Amino acid sequence: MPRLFLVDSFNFIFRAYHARQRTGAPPMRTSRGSSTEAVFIFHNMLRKLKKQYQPEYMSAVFESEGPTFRDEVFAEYKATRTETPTELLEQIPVIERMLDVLRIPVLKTQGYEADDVIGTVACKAAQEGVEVWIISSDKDMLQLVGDGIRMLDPMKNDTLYDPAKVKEYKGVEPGQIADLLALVGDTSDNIPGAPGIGDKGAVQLLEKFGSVENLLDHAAEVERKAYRESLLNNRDQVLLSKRLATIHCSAPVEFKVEDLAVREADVPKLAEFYREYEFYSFLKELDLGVEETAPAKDAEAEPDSLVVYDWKAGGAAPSEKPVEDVLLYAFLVLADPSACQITSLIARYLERPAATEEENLKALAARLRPMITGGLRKVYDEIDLPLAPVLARMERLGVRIETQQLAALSSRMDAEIGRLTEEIYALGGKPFNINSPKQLGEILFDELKLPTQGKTGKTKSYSTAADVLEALAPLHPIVQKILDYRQLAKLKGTYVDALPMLLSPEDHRLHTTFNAAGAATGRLSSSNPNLQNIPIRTELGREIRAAFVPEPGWKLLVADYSQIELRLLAHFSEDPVLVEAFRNNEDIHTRTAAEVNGVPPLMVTPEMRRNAKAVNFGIVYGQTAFGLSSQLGIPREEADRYIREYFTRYAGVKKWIAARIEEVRKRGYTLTLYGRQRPIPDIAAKNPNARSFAERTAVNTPLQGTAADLIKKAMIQIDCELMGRGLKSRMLLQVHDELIFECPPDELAETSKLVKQLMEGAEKLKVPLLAEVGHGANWRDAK
DNA sequence: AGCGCCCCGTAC
DNA sequence: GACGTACGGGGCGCTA
Repeated sequence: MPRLFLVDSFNFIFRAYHARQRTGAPPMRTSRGSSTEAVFIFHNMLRKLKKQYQPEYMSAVFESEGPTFRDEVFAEYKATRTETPTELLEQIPVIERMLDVLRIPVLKTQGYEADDVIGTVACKAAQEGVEVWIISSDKDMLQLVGDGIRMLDPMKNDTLYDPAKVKEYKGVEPGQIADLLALVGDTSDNIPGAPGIGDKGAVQLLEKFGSVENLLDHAAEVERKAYRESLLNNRDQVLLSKRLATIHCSAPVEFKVEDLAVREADVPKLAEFYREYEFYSFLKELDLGVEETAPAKDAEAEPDSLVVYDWKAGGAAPSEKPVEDVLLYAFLVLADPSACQITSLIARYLERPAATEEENLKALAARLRPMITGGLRKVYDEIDLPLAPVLARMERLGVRIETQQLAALSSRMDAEIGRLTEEIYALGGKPFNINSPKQLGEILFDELKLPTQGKTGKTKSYSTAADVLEALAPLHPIVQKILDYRQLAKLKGTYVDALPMLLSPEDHRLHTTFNAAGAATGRLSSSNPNLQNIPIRTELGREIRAAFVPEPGWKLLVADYSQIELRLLAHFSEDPVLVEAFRNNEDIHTRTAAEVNGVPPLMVTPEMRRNAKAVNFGIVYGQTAFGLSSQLGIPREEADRYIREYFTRYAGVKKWIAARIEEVRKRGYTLTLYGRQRPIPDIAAKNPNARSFAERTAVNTPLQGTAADLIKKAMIQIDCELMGRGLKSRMLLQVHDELIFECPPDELAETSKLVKQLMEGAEKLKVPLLAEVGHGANWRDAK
């Protein structure tokens, strides 16, 4: 079906102009002093629309000068608007000339606003079988969305609205948007609305009564007093508001769809225009288009590559094109997720921001490219860049979850939370907000006089953290109930109730965002929702995990690296005991317990193994005796002895740790196996706390970061292999040392084998890598 | 009302 | 102060 794009021109010209104002950048002018800000931005938007979507028909719609019927019915209509700045006004004729040379037809009608012209043209064209896309970021326009009419919002990442999307966004049908505005009002258009009724209230009222007219007729039945009275007192004002907010589809617009066909620009005139307004970058492109055989201009030319910042917009870029990803460049240089926002990068690396996003990216790429050399270039070329399209595919695929199961879980938890709440109030002597650590602390420590073992922190409130409460549990029955309450409230709020709300309406699956620059070590992070912290440790938590399911009839396949960080520690340190243990595929915690306690492995008790396990974890994180003692609930001296004994038995580890700290002192940064770097400036800090922290980071980052690099390499190969073999199995999630796939049953054996091989073969180390693979009907049972 | 910080808890 | 890397929910105080 052919498409007609109707561009809400002023909407963008205004927004573009003001957005740029807000950045504080100096206004864009030609050398002769004429403002070209709005011209330039509007030009770029039209150009992008044409190029990206290639519509058959297109028109730029404008307001007419002078009053419209809305000004007649309501003198104050749009009265809150400030005068258009002359700087912007003087660009309008330039824009008209630009549209002329671009051969984009303009539509406007005396006495009507652009909204009404767009409404009229859209309705007619849709009736004639043309698919209409309204290009606007004005929410009023959503009322026009319907059969054959959609709205594209370029300011909102090219969101495309159909009726379902409108409903999802605003909570009402497109046909009720004017009703919604009539109730809520609109300060920018000075539409009064019904005072006291906001977005939430209006949606509820419209859900029940359908339209404003029907609502007013039944105003007396409205339950909430404030709403009822507002409606009864402001009947005429609400009706007027609706008239103002309603877009008219019967303006006297003269047009034929054929006249709006997209044509090639008038190139000679366009070149002249570009020259006159000094849009030299576009002028250059135009020239290249004409002289196809033009030789490369200079040997220093940057590679002709597509520069991107993330892989979301417009889907993933094809991997064959040369691609430069500015985010990945910056992250490799800085290794600091918080410093990699595009605005921070512009501030850090550019003298002044360029006019368009595209130019900013090109400039940033030019600045950062020379910094990506040696090991960093290898990491970029072989790991981070090829991973990007893999992550994009995983995000787009999403994962299925069983909402029914979560809903059932939710009501069970609700009942239990209700019971616990009552019991806690009774034991505490009065109702209070259990979620408030402050109020909870007052009840436990002031009212019930329990010993305050967690000291008063910087906010001079008692700690009510779980480990503090665990210790108090034997002293008073309220404490265990609070712990139970906390667990239920946490799991319900964070997962059981939150996840279903994030399901995509399109495919009913859950789509996370994997942030490739999310963790300073090089790990990924996951957000919206975070699928890297789905519970597993408690029975209740595992029930949540069980709600993650494959396609019906398929299986979930889970593969995780066994002890990857300790294996890397063995590889790096070449500690003979550690290396031997892994080469023999021993249980590492049992082996450590045997070493530290000086007993044969067969004599290791469960408690000894538990303690050794804590030490093994602690080593990787740079744990202190203090930390270990509080973790295990043993005296500090004992923890101290344990750690000392560990380093005696694993002297290679001790040496390696010291070498890492020394290395960072010398070079200022730490390195992974593949050459990813992380600057650690605090290694020389005066503050002993900051310095200790830096030292722990210097030890942990090569382990955590190398593990991250390894699984990324495996992911790239697995993705490639699955596609190469034409398998339907697909990789869905990554949780640091674990990959989750969904597989048709007949591919289970092949995919399992392939995944295990590629994970274990990701690198040849001095100890073997081990990946354990399991499958099941859901994520819980796949382990 | 919106923002940012804090506390707390989930994962690896 | 004391164990590395994340994300997110709820409370709460500050600001407008």
